[in-house]
Amino acid sequence: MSMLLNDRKIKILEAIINDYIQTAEPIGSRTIAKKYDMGISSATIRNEMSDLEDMGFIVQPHASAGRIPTDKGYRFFVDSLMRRRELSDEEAQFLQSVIANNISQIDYMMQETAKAIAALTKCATIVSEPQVKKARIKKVQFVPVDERAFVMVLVTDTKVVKNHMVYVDRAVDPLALAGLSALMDSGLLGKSSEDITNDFAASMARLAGSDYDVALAALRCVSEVMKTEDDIQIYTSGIRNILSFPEFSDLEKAKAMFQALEEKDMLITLLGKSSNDKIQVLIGQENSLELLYDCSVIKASYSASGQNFGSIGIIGPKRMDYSQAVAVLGGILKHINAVLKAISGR
Amino acid sequence: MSMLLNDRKIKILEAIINDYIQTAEPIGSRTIAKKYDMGISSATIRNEMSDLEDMGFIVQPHASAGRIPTDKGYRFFVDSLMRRRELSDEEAQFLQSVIANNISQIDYMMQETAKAIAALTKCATIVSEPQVKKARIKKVQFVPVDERAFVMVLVTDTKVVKNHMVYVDRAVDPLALAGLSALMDSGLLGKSSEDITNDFAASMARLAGSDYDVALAALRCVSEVMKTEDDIQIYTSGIRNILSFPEFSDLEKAKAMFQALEEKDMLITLLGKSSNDKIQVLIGQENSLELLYDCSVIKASYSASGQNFGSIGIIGPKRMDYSQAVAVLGGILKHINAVLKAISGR
DNA sequence: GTTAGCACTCAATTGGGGCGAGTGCTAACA
DNA sequence: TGTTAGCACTCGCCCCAATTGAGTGCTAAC
Repeated sequence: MSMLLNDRKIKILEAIINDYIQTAEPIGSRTIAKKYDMGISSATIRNEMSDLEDMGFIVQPHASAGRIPTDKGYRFFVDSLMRRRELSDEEAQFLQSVIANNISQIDYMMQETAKAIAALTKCATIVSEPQVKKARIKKVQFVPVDERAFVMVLVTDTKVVKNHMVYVDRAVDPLALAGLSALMDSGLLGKSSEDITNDFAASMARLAGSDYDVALAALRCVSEVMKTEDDIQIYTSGIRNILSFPEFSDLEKAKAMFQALEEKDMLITLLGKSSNDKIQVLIGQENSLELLYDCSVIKASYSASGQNFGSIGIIGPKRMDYSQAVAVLGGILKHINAVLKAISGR
Repeated sequence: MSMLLNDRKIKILEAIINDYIQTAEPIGSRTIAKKYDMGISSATIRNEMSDLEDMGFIVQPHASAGRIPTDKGYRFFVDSLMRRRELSDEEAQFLQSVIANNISQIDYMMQETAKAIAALTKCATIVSEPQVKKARIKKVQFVPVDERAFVMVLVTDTKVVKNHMVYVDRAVDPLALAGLSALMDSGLLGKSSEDITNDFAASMARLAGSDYDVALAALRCVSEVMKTEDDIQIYTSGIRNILSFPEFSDLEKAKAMFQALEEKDMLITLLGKSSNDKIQVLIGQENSLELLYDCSVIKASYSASGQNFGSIGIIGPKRMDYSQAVAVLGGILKHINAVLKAISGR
């Protein structure tokens, strides 16, 4: 009754998981004995498998069927068994070119990143734009549109550009607005979202003298844009790939997936707070969305000098190709981090 | 052998289509006789149905099944039979509020419009942002970011705001850039995409004197932003609704739908050129995407003073509730057109 | 500790029979 | 001449029983 994961058990477990990842079919003792010749009989494998089931690594979907991995099984696989795969030359070059071709516009870069990952991994991919919340203000400028409206343009040190229309209830002279713009710009340089308190806004607005009201409206807009998490852009790609996995031919499951992936709030929750910049593998119920309990999520944040800016998530079935996904994610992160570092100068 | 659509045939056809829209099941002569009492026997209905089949309005999916409408049947239904439905008070008020709550930002308005339509019709909905291509320039301003980069901010008369990063290969003084910005702004006011030819750009850039190169780069960027159709934002919503329709429980069909709806190019093709501002109903193969031949598309453009700016499309199964979709689309169009007219002042 | 052998389980497949919704045709009727 | 009742026929669908086959657990022997 050796309830320890000895070498042989591990080999068998690995065979089961690898096979299941490939075929999506439960696998039995005889099949293992034939396919992976380990010099032991199916009966012996049966005994070992029984132990593995007792230990919670595998489970029978029904009697008289083979075994499939449990979440715990996948967890062990990912933590201890999986060989870290290197990217192939083509894959690496493809990712490289995607980033290189889109350096000038951060938003395109993120969209194309999502597309590229989805194409390589055949999984659904979501990418969040660098959060302005975490960034510092590089430039603020007000662009007059008509008498009572102007666009507040904000550029962060991560070169994310945000704009928002501001309406005021009296006519504002363009020249006065330009002066105000310069004033606010210099006052806001280098500030991050938490710096812009109500008090700070009020005291800054007072500098504007008779244009106090306009300044306050503008600052409120700046603060809102910097603080909201809702306004964050999230790019998705390859959601339809989900339908190609046999585990989602059950329409109810597929619907759950699509519901989660079509709602921004959900996606924001999903990407959530990745504490550090390691690549996280969340298997089954480990992720934060009940709708995605049948999936695995591989996610990571991109960052510059320890500060997280945004996140990337790859969503697939639990039997997804973890090693590839991790490799791809790692590869693209390296590039994005480099770009961000260069841009923000942090 | 009366091959004319007499009154009775029409009544039967209408019954078939209405029933099929509700139940998604083929419908037979006996059912019609019982459900809609028209004072004739099932045998007579059978004869009429046989004629209707010969005329191409209905078809049997297989022998010993009832009939379902063909594309031609739907076409006749939409053109001649369908009662134009009015929006219910709640529906009307809901649409009204969606627009009213999002007047200040055109992009939110479009996104929320898509959401609202999808919610009401239970169909997939796509909405394209007002095309800058069709708009006139209201304001152009360059916002310096660092020595060699600035953001070109462009506001159209439809209050769509676009921004694009411009990199130049030498340092540009912020003051000089501001002057340049003012110069370009005044020169570009009221211009539309076709006005900005290469010649025009060159002659305008010459006004910048020693900053000719910077001006040219900026103008090129303006021209690109104004001209590209790719950069158009397209908002989608309710794509997952598709999975709730029984006709798409065939995974292959569902996949086709998702493929079409996930690719921007496809969506642009689909919305295509709606020549006038009427609401178009495209049944089955009438639309321009082969992937959507199993669907119907209801689309229309929103416009101000005869100029189309963008489009809205509702995509559902061929047996969708056409009258509701048309009513909803008509309702929202009225509001959007009013907003656009007010904003652009055209 | 390993293995062969055997009894057992159970999902999936197969095939036949009946059901029912549907049609087309024909003959009779108004 | 149009309408209807009646009937034979078709065929998808459902249910059921039998069969198959992949898989297990247990036991006894090596």
